[in-house]
Amino acid sequence: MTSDADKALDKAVEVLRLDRQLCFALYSAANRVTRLYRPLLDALGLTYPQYLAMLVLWEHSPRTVGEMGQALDLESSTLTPLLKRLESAGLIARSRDPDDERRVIISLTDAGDAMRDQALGVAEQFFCKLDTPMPELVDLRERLKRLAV
Amino acid sequence: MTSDADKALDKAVEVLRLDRQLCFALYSAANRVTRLYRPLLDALGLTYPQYLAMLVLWEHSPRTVGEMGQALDLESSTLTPLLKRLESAGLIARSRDPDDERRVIISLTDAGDAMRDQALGVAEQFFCKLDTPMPELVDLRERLKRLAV
DNA sequence: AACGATTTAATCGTGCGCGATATAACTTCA
DNA sequence: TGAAGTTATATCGCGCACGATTAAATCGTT
Repeated sequence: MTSDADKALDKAVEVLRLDRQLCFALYSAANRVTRLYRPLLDALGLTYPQYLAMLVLWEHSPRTVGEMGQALDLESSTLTPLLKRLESAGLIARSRDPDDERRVIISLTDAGDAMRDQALGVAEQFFCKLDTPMPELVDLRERLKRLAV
Repeated sequence: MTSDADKALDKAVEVLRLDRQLCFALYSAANRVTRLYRPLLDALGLTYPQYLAMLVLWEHSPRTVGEMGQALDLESSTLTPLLKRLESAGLIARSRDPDDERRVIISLTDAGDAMRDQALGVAEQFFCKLDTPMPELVDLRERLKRLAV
């Protein structure tokens, strides 16, 4: 005979199993992907979030800090120090918008612009490392975009 | 007429678009989920990675630091300080294994064990917040597990 | 028994990611 | 015009996440 308390415990054990948690699958996959990128980005002297910030600028430069924060879904408290590091690496320039002195405009330097070609190589090498068919990756990407928006 | 250099540039622009990057979709979704959990976990006084560590222990306790690292795919340099914080919160105990003094055994305290019931509530509230059908979540979870293993 | 190799955890430094807060610039509207 | 409210970025503190290194315990081989 099984008590109600035992049944509740069994339920908790089942529901809370790590391999049942979407949150852990997501957390863990994100960590793994960061680790996979690391050796590729080391060659460019970039961290993973710095690479994402550069992607935003390669798409369109110049952009304000706020626009970059919207694109990357990050706070200024994250972005400001990151951008300062990209600045001291010589990849971007930071300047106040003359039309609105509150805004800071981020623009690619020549060195930052030139890095785009190497980034293309990184993207290709990453795809090879994943060793997963493109349609599966596209499907996963679109499912992730829909999650918790 | 379009030069080869222009074509190469067009390719780079297309391939490197942020919305085409699986890595960004993953990074961004992971950040969003962490933000979604934060208010729920604040009620328990846990951070998101601490919650994951507790999931491991609720599944089976006691466990060594190494076993937890394998389950969570984390280095001791991440886990050791996190576990010390859980210890000072009174949720776990740390002791050396008498059979092998290199190992540190992590076990739930009564308070840590008691928190399991509240965690069940957190998991349910998170599911509600996501507002996504369970089969879609299960599918996404399994695809994430297969990624970059 | 002894010594080199391996295993286990801890420590340290760097770079996020964010909430809370601060500061300066702009806007509004009385 | 000028005081109050809003907006854009910066600063600070905390907790990860990891590579590199260290220290101690154990194992293996002779």
